[in-house]
Amino acid sequence: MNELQALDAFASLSQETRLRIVRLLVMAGPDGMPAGAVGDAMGASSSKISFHLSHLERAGLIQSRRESRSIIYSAVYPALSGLIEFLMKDCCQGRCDPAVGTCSAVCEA
Amino acid sequence: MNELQALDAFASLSQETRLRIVRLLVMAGPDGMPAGAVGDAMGASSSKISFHLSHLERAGLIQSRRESRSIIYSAVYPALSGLIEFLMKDCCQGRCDPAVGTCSAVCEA
DNA sequence: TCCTCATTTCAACATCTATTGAGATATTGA
DNA sequence: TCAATATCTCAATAGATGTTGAAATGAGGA
Repeated sequence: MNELQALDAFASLSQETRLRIVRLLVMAGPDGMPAGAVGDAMGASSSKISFHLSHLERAGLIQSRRESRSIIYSAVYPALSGLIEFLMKDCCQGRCDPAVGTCSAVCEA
Repeated sequence: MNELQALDAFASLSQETRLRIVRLLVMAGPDGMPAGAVGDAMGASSSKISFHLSHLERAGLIQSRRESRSIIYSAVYPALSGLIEFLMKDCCQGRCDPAVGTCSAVCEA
């Protein structure tokens, strides 16, 4: 995960429909669900859903596979968890020692 | 952390200067650093930095305190780590059992 | 009080982003 | 091959966002 990837990922997650799509796919699990079902769940037009699914896939947060007529989308879990890892990298310049309580909650997590 | 807070937070992190500011403050540790020092590190004008610092503070990702003439900004670590928690909530509809390997890496983390 | 330093506010402008509806593409079964 | 289903692409429009420079605020020291 580099800065550009992180920026793309955060931009993707900063849009209401896309954030909901990601949460839906996270809940759906590794099997994912077809684009149409995502659209139904969101109550959005096909072009709108397609736009946002493409956006999320370009950012690497979700992936797709074709299964007969449908295209199945699913969450890319490591990409999601990698975001916080990127944010927290080099936390406190390494001076952080959880045992001594020199740093905040996140360093301890 | 609700949906609106998450959207604000992700929008804040989707901008290059702001993402760098957050990473800088994460590295700086709980003591934080003055707005001017952040500006110097970014090589950006004071109004630009002030705009982005306000944006981040509104989103709850950083906090500020006055210390004599300077305003010291620091990262709000729980807000950052809370983001992924929000994303991963209800992962796999609870069907996920890490012990049996029915889910992906993130559920196991 | 006056001056300086540190930071914020404001308005104008340019740029980026999301939505819409129509049409194109790809897959399957009759 | 034809028709139906599922999804994607495209161009136009409207709205949101970032940058700039100048001016305003607020705190501390002479």
